[in-house]
Formats: sequence, structure tokens, C-alpha cells
Amino acid sequence: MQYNHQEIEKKWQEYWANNQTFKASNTSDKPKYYVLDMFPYPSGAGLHVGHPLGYIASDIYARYKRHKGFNVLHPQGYDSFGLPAEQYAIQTGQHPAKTTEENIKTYRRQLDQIGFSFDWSREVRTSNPEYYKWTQWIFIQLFNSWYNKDSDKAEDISSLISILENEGNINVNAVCDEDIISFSSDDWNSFSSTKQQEILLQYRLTFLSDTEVNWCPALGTVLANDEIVNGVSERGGHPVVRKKMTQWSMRISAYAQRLLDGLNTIDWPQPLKDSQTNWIGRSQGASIKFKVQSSELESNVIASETKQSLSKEEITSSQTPRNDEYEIEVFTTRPDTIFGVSFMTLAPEHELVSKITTDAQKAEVETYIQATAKRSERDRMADVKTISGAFTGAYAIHPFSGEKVQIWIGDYVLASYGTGAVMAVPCGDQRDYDFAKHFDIPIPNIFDNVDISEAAHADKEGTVIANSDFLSGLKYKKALKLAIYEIEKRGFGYGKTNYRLRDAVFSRQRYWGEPFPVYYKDGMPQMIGAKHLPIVLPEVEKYLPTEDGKPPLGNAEVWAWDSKQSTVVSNQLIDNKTVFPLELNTMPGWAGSSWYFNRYMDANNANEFASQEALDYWKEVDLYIGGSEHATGHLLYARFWQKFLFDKDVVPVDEFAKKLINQGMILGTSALAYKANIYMKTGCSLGNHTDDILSKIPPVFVSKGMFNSDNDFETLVKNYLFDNKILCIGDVESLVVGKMPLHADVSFVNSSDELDIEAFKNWRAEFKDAQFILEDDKYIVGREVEKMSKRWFNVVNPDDICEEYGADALRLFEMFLGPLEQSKPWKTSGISGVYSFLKKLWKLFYNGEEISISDVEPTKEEYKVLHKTIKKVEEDIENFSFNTSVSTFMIAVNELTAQKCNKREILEPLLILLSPYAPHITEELWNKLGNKESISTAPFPIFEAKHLVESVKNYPISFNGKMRFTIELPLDLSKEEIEKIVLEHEKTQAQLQGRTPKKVIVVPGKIVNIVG
RNA sequence: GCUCAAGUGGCGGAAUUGGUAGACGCGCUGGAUUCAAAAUCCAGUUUCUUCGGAAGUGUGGGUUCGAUUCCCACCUUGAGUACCA
Repeated sequence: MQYNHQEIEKKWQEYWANNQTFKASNTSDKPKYYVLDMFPYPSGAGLHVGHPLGYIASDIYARYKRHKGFNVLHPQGYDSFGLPAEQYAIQTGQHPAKTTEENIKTYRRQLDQIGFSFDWSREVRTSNPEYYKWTQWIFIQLFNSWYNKDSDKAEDISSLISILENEGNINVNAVCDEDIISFSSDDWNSFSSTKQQEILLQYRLTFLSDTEVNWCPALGTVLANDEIVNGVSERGGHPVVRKKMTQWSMRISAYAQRLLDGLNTIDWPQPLKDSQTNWIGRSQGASIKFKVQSSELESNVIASETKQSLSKEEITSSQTPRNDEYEIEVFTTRPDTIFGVSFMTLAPEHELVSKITTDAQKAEVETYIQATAKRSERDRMADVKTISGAFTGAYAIHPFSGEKVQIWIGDYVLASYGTGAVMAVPCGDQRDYDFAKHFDIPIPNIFDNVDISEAAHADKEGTVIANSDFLSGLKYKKALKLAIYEIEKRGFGYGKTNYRLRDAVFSRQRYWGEPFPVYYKDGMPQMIGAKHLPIVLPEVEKYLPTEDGKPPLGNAEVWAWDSKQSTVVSNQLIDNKTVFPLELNTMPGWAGSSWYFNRYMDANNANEFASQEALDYWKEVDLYIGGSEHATGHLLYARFWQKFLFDKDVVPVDEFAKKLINQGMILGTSALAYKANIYMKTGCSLGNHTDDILSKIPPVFVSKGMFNSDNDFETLVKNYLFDNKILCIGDVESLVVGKMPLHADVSFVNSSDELDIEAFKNWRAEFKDAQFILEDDKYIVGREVEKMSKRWFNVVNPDDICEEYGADALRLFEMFLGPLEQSKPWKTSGISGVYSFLKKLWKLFYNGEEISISDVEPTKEEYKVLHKTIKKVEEDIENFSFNTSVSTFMIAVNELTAQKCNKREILEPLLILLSPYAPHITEELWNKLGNKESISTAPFPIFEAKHLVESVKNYPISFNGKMRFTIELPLDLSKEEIEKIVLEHEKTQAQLQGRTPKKVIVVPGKIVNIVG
């Protein structure tokens, strides 16, 4: 009987589905193991062979753990809200729910076809109201929480309210908005309800605020920082501009330190941890306040007084603050260099700029501000070299020396980082240095024995501070400590840790996302009671923003909240007394994916987020496999929500994934056909004759091996046109021929890079009459490794592979390509290797039509093959080195074939070893051997070292470290005996050519090295 | 610029604590089988070679009896980040 993958694979996929073979139980005596794949977005294009790489690896691991006696949870679902479905809806008018459903069907069919051991009874979809009900619920929990720095965790907002009622906010140590006012308990109690709500919003973990957001006009929505790549939107590549909008934000900054600390407790790849560490961007230093000098303002006042003849009273009553009431707060990591400050720079957007600028400088400053506002973020980024700025005319007072320091504005200072102002130390910071040089500002040197005539000196180690009053003569570390001590003692600052991590914008002006469970009363957001969830996404006519610029939900006609009936009602009923408008924004893509791993533990629970028992049993993901592109998005937000839910005692652990592995990308191997790009030489225009000549020339392609240079190519094509009587010699002379590589569909190319010319000609109308300059009667294409993408025609569909070679071959081949974490190119031709391996395996069992298996005791050699395979495969799986175990299987099958082994004692364990990789063929053979249960329930074979014990060793004999020959020797020889035998050996004598060895190294069981 | 990862045959890659570099597979070459093709099987396949051997893991240096593996410098490629004070 022949190996028929199509029949076998279909049969067992049905068997697993019908018998719910991989359904995980929430109660078990076995130890638990939770294997998770990163949430797929079901795109319209379906899967290509790159997508399942990580799924195959995790499936192998999950199946392996089942063999090892674990209760394995291996679920799958869909991150089914998202931009592409909505863009498609805008273009075609089809409801995103409908297209999403169709896409999911395709995904499911493709996934099933590859034979994954998913527990589909736990499938979740983020766009399902039964799921997003709980996303909304988490949002409400965040709204009802604040971050108490004293307890270092999130607490219920009620605990904050009781503090405010009893003692005001003077002693509240919370993560909150920067611009919060101080008030007493009496103040609080006298505030209106609206005022109180406004203040509470400044503390809540999700809050409304006017923030500068990344607005993408083309998509009509805001984007998070991680959704922008190189200044344009990640999806679609549209420009992004800064814009102020009222948005929901998440106070992720409250968790900055814990997100950083948590990295030490989880087994994640170092590069991923590094990029989260960079993204959080902790820096330690000091916050220092510089007073602004008052004299300038007084002269202004006098000037305006004389001009406009204002009375003294009028000036006072106008309440213009005096400049000496202004302070500029800066953050610096180098308080030790404070005596090197020779100017200050504010971001052009800094709120003090308009207040302190002198009349004389006003025009220049305003021009500069306008110029920078016009430049997009991208321009500013691209243009790092140009130094620009303007002097405000105002001065600050150096807190230690009392000297006057010029205050400048410059766009190298970012409004969004730190305080939007820097104390410039040109001798120690290159940007300050460049700025000072450009504007001729003095550059005092405060470093001992350091030359700063060419560049700033930014090194810390070994640097000694000079010309710095009490800091002079101190090394960096000591100076830093003393500077902070003095700053704190004298009361103009304090030691501070700063984070780059910004609060995350959580509103999207889109339709296809989770609606907020929020309505507005007197302009203040109100949460809808948890028992009324889900608030279901309303129907709309159009998925575009409304004409007056509101988000798409502004088109909904039934989108108001009746607070009496606790139900969503028609907008026409809005009276702002009992019926209120609902929030029009929706949540971003990362909302649903920030907690889904918890939902899988109890996916169908209608009453709870997940039951306490399920959460306590499964706890966290033991192995999470996915791409590194989620490093600063999903993986950071999910850790944030998990920590929050942990604080609220909803989940039992504060890191959701113990171990994480990044799978590399599978790249495509594009096929290039070299087309002749033909045009007339300049000056050779022959009027109508030009068109005449060019129209005679068909598309000409040259095989890759026919040319080495562009010159070859040109000559070849010209000769071809002449030899084939397409053009006469004169016309050929007037041509210029260039080489233009065109992407051909990879399906037209065989394993020898030979192009199927007929298929290629029929592919495109313009190639119908194409002619080919061949080599050995073949057209050979060039190959290039590129990202797998439709535009390069190098996409390989797993459906085709499963059809032709089967899922088992696909799974083996994806693993065989190389290490899981690395990116590597796909070349379909290579799959024949694993396919013939499967056929060889089959032949070990089938010799003719009937299965032939022997119950005779295996030989020593057969046991040796089995046990070295068990050892290697087990080690490989534990190390996630799946590529090497595929080789090991090949070696085992090759050796057993050579030994003509058909012993049950050997082949049954071999099937179990292989079954995680190739589940279908192993189920079939296992079944044919007479086993009634699925092979997935069989225990993993146990390695016995006794089968690998050797009595002889083929010793490599090296001379000066170079292996020259080998000698077979018994392993029980002593060092001396080995040395004696080796030195007497004739080949040793030949190598030494009469020289006496200086030294002989003998490592018994390993090697002999002769030096001399 | 900074941070990280990686450079091994024609190609994907292997060599787990420093100990026989190139396992396994693709491709290629030759052969068997076949009317022929596919499939299958056998042999060979790093380079150079005077067929004895010799060189060889991005480049240069170092440690070691011995380095793809450890250390230093550099080059190249890829990824992340981007005026972060």
C-alpha cells in the first residue's frame, strides 16, 4: 500500500474533531501546561506558508507535553476587530462583521488542514459581544481605579474619594495629571459634582484629556506611537500629524517601573526585553527649578505704562504675574554638570514662552514658533542636522551661582519629554554644544583636563569635575550624589526618575472596534453599570466619519443611553435628563488582545471574566510563541493590563506569560526574469520611423546564465534582434538596451530555477508574444530573497502544499528550514526531501500491500538507533530546536531502513517520537499496528543510556590541532597506553617525518593531539 | 548615531560544557531501473592539489596543546529606536 497523505490526513482530522481529542479540562490530576500562539487577525488574503511557522512549533510542543503527561491548554481564536475589515467596508459597503466572518472561515479551514491540536471549544473572537462585554468590563474597572504610589498598586477610586473628603489631596501620593491643583477637604466638599468628577478624571487609570495625538487624516483616526513607523501609519503608510483632541487615555505610565522590574522575572528573549526597556526609557537624575529674572518684565511694564498711560492700579489689577514668579523646571540626568549651564532651552510649545519673551524678541520668537508648528513631526525627524532656535530675551537665575542665563527656544527640545525644557550644558552635551556654537553662546568648561574645543565631552566614567564650586575635584559619581543632595537641601529641586513611556491614547475614530460603555452627562463621562453589558456596536449606514467630523458612530441613529431603562435607545430621545448621548469613539486594536489569554481559561463563562477556579488552575501562559513585531505594542499593553487586573485581585499572577519565543519570519524567494528595456539613442529620433522600429520589437527576455554584465546583455539582445531578422543592422545600431528584472510568479519556476515559458506567456497579455534567449534550451530565472508578498509574486499558499505533499510534510519542512527564531527563505523545491522521508518511513511498515511488523526482540544496533533518537529528539524539543530533530528522524529512518528493521519494539516508540511533528501519518501507522487509542495519548518513550554504551572509540589524531587521521581504540585504555599506541602508529611517524613530538595531549574518549 | 542579533559549500543549515567543520536536506554530476517519463535505488559533490597531501567557518589580532565556539578591534547584513536632556 502506498502512502496516501490526502486520505490519511482527512481521516484523522475528522477523527480528532469528532472525538474532541484535544479538548482540555479545567480539572485534572496532571500538571497543567498552557501553550499559546499570538492572536491572529483574520485577513482577507488568508494564510501564506509563513504564518503557520509559530503555530507548528507551538503545536509540536503542546503535543509533546501531552505525551509527557501534562494537561495541555492549547487554544486558538481571532483578533477580529481591526482596520482592514473597516477599510474594506468603506470601499465596498459590506458590513465588516460579514467579511470578518468569511475570513475567519477561510482561516479555520486552513488551520484545520494543517492538523493543529487546538481546543476549538474555547475559541474566542474579540468582535463577539460575549467577548467584548468583558473588554468593556475591564475598561470600567480601569475607570474606577487610581494608582496609589504609597501602596504601589491600583486601588478603587472610592479609597481616593474618602481621602479627598477627609484631608484633601495634599498628602495624596498618586500617579496623576501634572497640572493638578492642591485643595483641602473643605475645598473638595464645596466643589460641584462636575468639578469633583473633573478632578477625579485626573487620577483615574483611564481618563479623558486633551492630548496631542497622532492624527492620521487619510485613515480619519488617531494612532498610538507603536502604530506609526517612520512617521507614517503602519497600515497604509499615510502621513501623520500632531493634533490636540479630547481622547481616552490609559495611565500606563503608572506601571512604568513595575513593567521594567517584571522583565527580570520572565523568560523572554533578550532583544524583546531590551526593546521594552528602551521604550519605557527610564532615566535617573534630578528635577531642578530655575527662577526667571524679573527685571525685564518690570521694564516692559514701565514701557507699556508710559505708552498707554495706565494707572498703577490698572497694572496691578490686570494681575500680570511678575517674572520672578515664573520658574522653569528642567529634568537632567547630569546634575553634576550644573555649573556648566550657560543657557536654557525651552521647547517652542512650552507654555512659559509667550509669558517671558521680551517685546524686543517677540517678533523673532513668534516667527520661529510658527515655522516649527508647520513642520511635521516627520520633517523634524528627518532634519536632525539643521540647528535652529530663537532667543526669548529673558534670563534665568542659576540657582547656585546666581548668574544670569539666557533663555532660548529650540525645536531640539521636545515638548512631550520631561518638562519640555533643558538646562543646557554645552561642554557636556553634543546638542547643547552645537546649539551654543551656532548661536555664539559661551561654552564654559567644567571638566578637569578635557579638551572641548572640537566637541562636547559626554563621558561619565573617569571624568573629574572642575570650575564648579563645591563639586570641583570630584569624580562623576560623587559629584552626582552631592549635587542632588545640595539641590534638595537648598530647596530648588529633588532627585527624580523619569520615564519616556507616555500614557497610551485609547480612543479611535473608527467603527469596527469595541464601543465604550460610556455616556455623557453635563459633559462628564459616566460608566454604564456592568450588569448592562455588553453595549453592542450599533448599526450605521456609512462607515465614514460624519459630515461634521464626528467618528463613524455619529452616523448611528440608535445610540443614546436611557439611564432609567438601562438600555440603548434612539438618539431622538436624548433629553440630557434621563437619556444621554453615548461615546462615539471606539477602542483600539490592542484592547481585546490585552487580556484574551485569560479568557481562554474559561472561554464560555457568561457570568464572569473567567471563573476564579479556572484562573487559579491555569494561572499564566507557560509558553507563548509569536513575532517580535509586537514588542512595544501588544506585549507591553498586555503586561500592563495583567498587572492592573492583578492589583484588583482578578487574576492570580502579575505576568501573563512565563516564557516567550519569537519566531522568525519566513521570507519568499522571488523569481526574476530579465527583460530587455529598449529605446532609441538620443539624437537618433527618426520621426515616425522610431515608432515603427520599436513596434517591431517583441518583449525579449534573457536567461540568467547568458550574461555577466550589462554590456553582455545589450550585445546579446542586439544580436538576437538582428539574427532573427526582426530589425536591420542600422536600426539595431540606433538602440539602447537596458536590463530590467521583472518578478515572475514563483509557481512558474521549478526546482532547477527553470521557467515554464508557456505559463509565463499566458500570465500577462503583454508577454503573449515574448521571446526568450535561452541557455541549453532553458530559461533560467534569477532568485532573490524578499519578504513574502503579493507584489513580488512570491507568496506560497499552504493549501497547495497540503494538497500536493500533505500537512505532515508541510509541518516537517517548516521546522526543517532552520532555527525557529531566525528568518529564513522558503523554497518549495526543498519539500521533496521531507516528503521522501515520510515515504521511507511508510515503507518501514508496508512492504507490499499488507503491514508487516515483527514482534521479535530487536538487535543491539536497532536499540541503539532508537535510543539515540529518543535522547536527541527530547533534548531538541526542550531547547525548541525543532530543525535538528527533523534531521535526527531522517537519520533514524535511513539507518533502520539499512538494517531492514520492522520490529514493533523499535517502530512503535519511533512513531510516538515523531507524532508531534507529523501527527497524521503516525496516527495512521499507530492505528494499523493495532492500537485503539489516539497516539496523542501514548506516553513518551523513555531513554535508556545502556543502549548507547560503546566499547571502542574512533580516536581523531591531531597534529598541532589539525585532525589528520583516526585510529579505532578500546575505550578502557589508559592515557599512557593510548599515547604509546598512537606514537608507534605508522601514520604518526609519517606525519612527524622524524621530528620528536614536544608534547602529546590525550583526552580519553575524545581526542589525541600531538604537538611538534 | 545608539541598542541588539547574525556572518560556515551553489542553497537552507549542523557541530548542546573549546576536542574529527560542513551532519541532514535541496540542487548538481554519474550510474541502475524504465519503451519513455515520474517515482525509486546506488555512488560522488568545500576549495586547491604534483593525488602524497594542503588550505578553509566575514577581516585582522589574541588566549589555548587545540577556537565556528572564548577575548579585543574592524567590516558587512538584518532588526529595533531615533534630537529622551
